[in-house]
Amino acid sequence: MPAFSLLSEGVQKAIFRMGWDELRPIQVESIQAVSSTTDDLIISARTAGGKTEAAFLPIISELERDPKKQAIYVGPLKALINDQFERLERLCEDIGVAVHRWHGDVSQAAKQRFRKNPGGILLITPESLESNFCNYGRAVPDLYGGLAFIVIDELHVFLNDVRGLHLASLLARLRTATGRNPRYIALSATLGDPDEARLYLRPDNPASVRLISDQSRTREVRVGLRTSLSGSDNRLKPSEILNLFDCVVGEYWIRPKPLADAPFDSVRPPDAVQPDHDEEDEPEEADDTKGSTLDEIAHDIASAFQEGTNLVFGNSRATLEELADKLHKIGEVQHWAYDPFVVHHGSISWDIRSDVESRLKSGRPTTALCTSTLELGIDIGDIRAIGQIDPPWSVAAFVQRLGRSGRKEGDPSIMRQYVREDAPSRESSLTDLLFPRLIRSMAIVELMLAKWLEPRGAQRLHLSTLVHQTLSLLRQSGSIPAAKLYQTLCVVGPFRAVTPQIYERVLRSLGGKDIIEQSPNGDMLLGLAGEAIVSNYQFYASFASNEMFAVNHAGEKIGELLPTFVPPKGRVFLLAGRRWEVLDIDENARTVIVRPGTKKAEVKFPGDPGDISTRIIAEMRRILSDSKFPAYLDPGSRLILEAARMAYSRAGLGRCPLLVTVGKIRWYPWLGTKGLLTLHLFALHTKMSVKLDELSLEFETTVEDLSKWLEGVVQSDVSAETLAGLMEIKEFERFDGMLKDDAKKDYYLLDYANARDRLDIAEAKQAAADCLEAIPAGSASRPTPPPAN
DNA sequence: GACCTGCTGCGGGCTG
Repeated sequence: MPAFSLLSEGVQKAIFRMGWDELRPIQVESIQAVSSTTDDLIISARTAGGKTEAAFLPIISELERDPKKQAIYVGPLKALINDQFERLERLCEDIGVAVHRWHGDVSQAAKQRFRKNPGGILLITPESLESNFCNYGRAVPDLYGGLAFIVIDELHVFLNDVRGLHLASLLARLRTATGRNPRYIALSATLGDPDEARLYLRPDNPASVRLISDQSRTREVRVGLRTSLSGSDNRLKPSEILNLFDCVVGEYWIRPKPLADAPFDSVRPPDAVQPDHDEEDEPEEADDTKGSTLDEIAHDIASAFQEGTNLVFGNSRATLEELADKLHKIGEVQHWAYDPFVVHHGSISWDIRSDVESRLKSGRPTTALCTSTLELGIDIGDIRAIGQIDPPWSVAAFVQRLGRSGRKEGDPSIMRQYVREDAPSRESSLTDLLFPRLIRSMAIVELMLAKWLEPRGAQRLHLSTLVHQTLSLLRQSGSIPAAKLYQTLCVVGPFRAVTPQIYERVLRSLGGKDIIEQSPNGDMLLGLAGEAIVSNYQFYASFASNEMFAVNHAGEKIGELLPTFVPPKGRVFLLAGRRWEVLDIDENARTVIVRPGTKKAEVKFPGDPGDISTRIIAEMRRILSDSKFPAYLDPGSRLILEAARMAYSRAGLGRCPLLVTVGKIRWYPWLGTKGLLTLHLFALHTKMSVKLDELSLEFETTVEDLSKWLEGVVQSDVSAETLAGLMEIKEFERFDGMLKDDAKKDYYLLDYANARDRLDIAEAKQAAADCLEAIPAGSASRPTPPPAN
């Protein structure tokens, strides 16, 4: 049967009313799957590919035919919910299917309307769904009594995240509370391994989840990469880098290879986006920016992103604020009639951010310098090109960002990547000479082309989120036997990596802090401290947040600052792309009063440690041992890649991952964050002196002793918990503090969780075994230097 | 050498 005729009468009329000529292939497939099977669905298509309608056309049809049925839509952002709410309201206008939304900005009255008359479609955040369990726990079976469909938008956002496990737990509790088994329809733009998404939705029956993906549209991708070298006054020109190997020859036995001296701009590879660079047009800069790499990047961005609507992503808020400051200054010097550059990130007030979003939609030339705030699918119109400062942390982020451009049919996706590297000097380490940021940028592009994305950490324990859900379930049900808690959260729910023994320890830890207690009949209930935690409205989120100071100018909020970075009165800082002078600080109201400033400004925001996959590091190694030059490199980057490869091969890293110098050995195990940390902890455990950089470990020892140590690592039977016990920082997530006892120095649960979630013993041992194999038998502590050319 | 997300219920006072 044709898909259109499977839709209800009201939906068919709505499609005519909206003037849609035809259904897209994913919509046809989805309508047929929903109508004629009982499968769950994952609909994978790029942003603006018609995913929402693919899910909701058949759902609304079912709701129109059977008004007792209900659907909920869970979205990660309030803004996304508001977008979708308007689309669905228009669709349902004459059909008689109610559309509700529930999030923090929705009025009490609207929420009350849904509570009095539940039904139709409800659009909600995970946190608001949590608030339903906490505040209307007993009414949940009535509120969701007709639940037939659960739509999850931007599924990829939830897959590898604390918030995703929270959502999975809420949905399992919803099934338990209502006794219903609604169908899942998940929407996603960037999906790595579909099986992981299937497992997330239906851990007991992943095969029942059908994948519908949009194969029809392939898109041209244009990527260009340019590297800028830091080191203000005496920095080397790229063409001089190769001569540098003379300088370090004493330590590293690296000698220059004869190479035709290629000036920066002489070669333009075809099919790549080439950043234009006109040194002569550059205006004189004030002293505080002279020679900075970001300055060089700002000049390229000033010309390349002057026209159209664009996004430039950076890895930190501070970088983007500095970049905006430089761009505004360039605008002043060049007397621009119009400055298209604006800033958008999580420490800027909601008002200013929504102004930026409207400017992006307005069609006036606008380039937003942004963090991941503009990565998700909220509607900001057609984006011409994307910029990226420094390599992103993951392939997934790169793909998501690139996908924001070229939304119109036939437009290419365009990405200009700028990489900042340290110019080499006599103090450079071998790691510096491998130019790891450039190589990592390339690795990310190559993995994107190979269609690889980071897998989700499916085996993680997520004890912090388990604590959160335990408290919420106790709030919902009053008192409940411990076995029932375990059954609901860890057997039916998603915390399946948690054993009964570990859960018992979690409960004991909470009991020791009066967060929970046991009634005479053995049931668990909230203690005094627990009641206080759960009755605060800030309880609903599963993730932690920073306490911040508000920044106000003339009664309007500009944004937020870290309490530890509130500059004293009279000082100037950057926020929302402007300079602000501190007039007054109100400690009680946690507010900084400011006026526009002019002096040199400073900037700082909060941060967390990064995490890089071993697959990316492995790809970096492949690139270093390869001899091809991808077309997306600009001539300077080609030269730096050539230098990095020379350093790699002259150091003999292709044959043996060790670099031996007098009294020191540097080991490149080619592992990501987890593996490198594990090796570091092995060294701490055996009192082996070691220093770490982003790629290598440096030991002060001889080859003989290191070989013995590596053998010890390979054969070690030390437990991962013992190694995790040596971690200086043990708490990472919101409720981790409840899992330890400082007085008794009992950190077992945190060590147990960190051992599973943050270390990789097998990977570390394998790297040690591989290294042993690569060390030539009977080698001396100083290998023979390679012959000179 | 990081980034982002989210948030109640109730009572008092005011307006039409």
